[in-house]
Amino acid sequence: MKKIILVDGNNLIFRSYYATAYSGNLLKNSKGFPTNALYGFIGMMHKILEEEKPEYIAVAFDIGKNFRKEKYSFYKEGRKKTPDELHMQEPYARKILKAMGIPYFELAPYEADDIIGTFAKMVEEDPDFIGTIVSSDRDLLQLVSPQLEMKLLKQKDFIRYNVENFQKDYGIDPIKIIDLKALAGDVSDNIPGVRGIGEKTALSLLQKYGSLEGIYEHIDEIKGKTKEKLETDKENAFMSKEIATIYKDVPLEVHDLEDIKYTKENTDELYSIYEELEFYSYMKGLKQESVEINTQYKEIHDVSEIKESNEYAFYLELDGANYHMSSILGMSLACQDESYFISKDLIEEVLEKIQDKVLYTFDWKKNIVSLHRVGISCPVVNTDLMILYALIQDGSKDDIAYYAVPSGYSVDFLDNVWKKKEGLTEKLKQDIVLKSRFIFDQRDRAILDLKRDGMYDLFLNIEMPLAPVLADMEIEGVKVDKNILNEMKDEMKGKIDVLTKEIYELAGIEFNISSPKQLGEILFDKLGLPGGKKNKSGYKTDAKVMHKLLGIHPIIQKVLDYRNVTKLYSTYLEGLENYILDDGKIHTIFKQNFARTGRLSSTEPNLQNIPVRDEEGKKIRRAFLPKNDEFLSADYSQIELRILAHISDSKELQDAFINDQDIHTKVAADIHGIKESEVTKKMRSTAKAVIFGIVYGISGFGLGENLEISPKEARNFIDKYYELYPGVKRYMDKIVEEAYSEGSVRTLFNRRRVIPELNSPEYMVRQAGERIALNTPIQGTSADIIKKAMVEIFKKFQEENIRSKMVLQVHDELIFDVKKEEQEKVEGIVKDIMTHTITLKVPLKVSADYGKNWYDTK
DNA sequence: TTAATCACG
DNA sequence: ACGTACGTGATTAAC
Repeated sequence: MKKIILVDGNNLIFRSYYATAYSGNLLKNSKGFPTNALYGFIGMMHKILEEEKPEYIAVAFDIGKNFRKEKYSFYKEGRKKTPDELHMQEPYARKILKAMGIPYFELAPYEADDIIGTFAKMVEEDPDFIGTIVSSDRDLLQLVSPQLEMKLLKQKDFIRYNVENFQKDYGIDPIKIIDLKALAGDVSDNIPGVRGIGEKTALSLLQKYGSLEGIYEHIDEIKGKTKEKLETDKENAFMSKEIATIYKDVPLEVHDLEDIKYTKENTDELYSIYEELEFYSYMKGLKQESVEINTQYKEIHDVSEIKESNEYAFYLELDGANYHMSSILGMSLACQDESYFISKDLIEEVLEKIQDKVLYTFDWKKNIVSLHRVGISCPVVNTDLMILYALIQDGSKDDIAYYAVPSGYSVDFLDNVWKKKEGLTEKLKQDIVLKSRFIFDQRDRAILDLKRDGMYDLFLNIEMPLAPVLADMEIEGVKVDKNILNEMKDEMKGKIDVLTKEIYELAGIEFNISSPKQLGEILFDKLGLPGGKKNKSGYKTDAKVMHKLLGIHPIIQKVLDYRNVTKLYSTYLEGLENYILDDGKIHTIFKQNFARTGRLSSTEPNLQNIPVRDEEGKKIRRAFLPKNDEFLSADYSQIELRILAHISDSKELQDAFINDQDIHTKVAADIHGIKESEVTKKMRSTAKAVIFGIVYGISGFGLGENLEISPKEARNFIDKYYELYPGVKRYMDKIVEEAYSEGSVRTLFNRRRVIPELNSPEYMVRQAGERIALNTPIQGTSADIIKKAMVEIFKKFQEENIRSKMVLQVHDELIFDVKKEEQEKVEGIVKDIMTHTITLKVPLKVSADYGKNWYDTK
């Protein structure tokens, strides 16, 4: 007997894509090309070859026009179009199959099903063959026969259907799947069937009458509603049957099944494709000399059992995501030939032993903070693989599993581990060990990649030294007075109650004011207010829309007030209170390399978005208190514009900063051709909006919307600006061009951001890519500069034995908790370092303010 | 889980 | 003709 496998290629690649697409970050290679679907697809193909050991194989794809759709436009209607990120991967699936020695077929206007059907027919005609169809699509079950079975893929496993067990499960012959679809329809393909008849009814009818035709022949024997439904939708039923029937005579250029013999792979070709996709684990699978991952380990009972080495990788595992509140489960250590599991009580001794060696880890900052909580000091780490990968891999993950698993280190993802709450199981111990093994095994390759990417200096001089600085800030935390928050809470609660009543009164009905959907319906349907713009879920009710309605109905102001107050209440008053730990302080977590531009971000809680623009909200800052004597806030004045002046080499802008002019006033004066003294407030703020817009790559339309002027007027402002500052325009053109040719842009410190959007077939997405290209060097350089300043300030504080503390960073601002007696010295150091950490063609300016709480600081 | 909204630079 | 400003995080509603 000859064994043949027929694979539904589209089905497999879709499944692979969606299996991982929902989890957030798509797997991509370092060039930003998405690879997640291919990764899974290859895995599935391997599995099929291994489990089925076929001598003959064919993979079928859909391509181009579709004859069912041509005839019936509703067919597969309502399906979301294939995401670009999946679409881009499809050609590679073909290449890979070719290199694997697996023939594939696609032919418009036929679907993959029809191609499989055509091969199925060929199998039926040759008694020497038996075969298996692989897909998760139940439609294909109609092809099951004595010679052909089907492996119906499920979420985790599969069901193998042959004629016998199909009949057992369904009570009908496999071919009757067609009649089943004719009656019950198919939601995913948008096949109508008979309205009101589902699978249950359809099956029992088919069991009784054999086929769709049989049912209608005996229609008089059927009673009640079912009969009515069948009669009403008879036409639909027969049409659905036609659609559901797989076509078996696709004119493929294959006349003999011998043409689809499985041949040997072309290893070199496959290797180079895997290399491009950066599928290192699959590459290893190809080469016989591949290094096996060593999963052996020793659990040590005494430090002396650890082999002497110059380099070690260590990995620390916690029992939760927030390391300010989680406990240590254990540690692992790896060197050249050995791996060790280190129980909690031995960690301190082990770290002491290896403290002078070259050390590697993943998330050094996490290690410092969580070890500090149990009184252990974490040694200096040379290479943090988490930071390194975030720099070179376009998108960062704080769970090492995201990096380890694709390389063949099969560890569980931490979300799952924590959800299970099983503590330190054998499997987890093995995983912990495997993680430091992974770090050690990958270290050279990772550093090499980093160097090739030109980011080694950035890594060594800024990012690595910054990790312990951030750790120190997180450990220090900020004191927050619960009582002040509680007083404000009571006050706000009162306001919310009053506003709620007033809004119900004005609306004439009680509803959930916090629901944009309900609010929209009240405002635009019930109250009939004008200008109801729609979004996906109903009317838009955001602040911009509401402001336009302000004079029209008194309810608008109340709703705006309500929004304001509830935001303060839940996000800030209630929200922050939950994060005050036993020491009376809030300890945020700074994400060092999550933001694509290089900026920090702050989570649990976010202390980078505490209200300041709105006076009412700003009062929250009164609850933030120094543990020493006062806060010092040092912020860069217009750092992004100064960077723009520098990198665009715009002499006009540079002169303005060199002469310490008020840049917005100057631009306003230039645009209007008047003296600076004649510039009105409005002119200045318009100029400010124009300047900001330029940095973001705004359009005339967008600026117009923002300033509530016509797009044409806005366009004029922008043109005028370009005329006055030709250097800026030149920069914008140049950086976009460069971004297209390189596929990425860089900051002044060489931080690279890949911009896959520029390769998109969609105009809009490419436009967005261009704006990213414009903005990233500016925002990113600013981030680099303040990060560098932080490292230097921290170092200087240590050298000078300063006990005042750097506690927060808010993108262009640093906040210090200052001892009175150190005030002058601290201010001197901070301002000096911030202004001089880099020399640009324009000066950097820093302003400093003090306060007895955060509110008073400025 | 996603969308809408709003807080910050 | 089309859609329209960069980078974040938290909360709520609704599926």
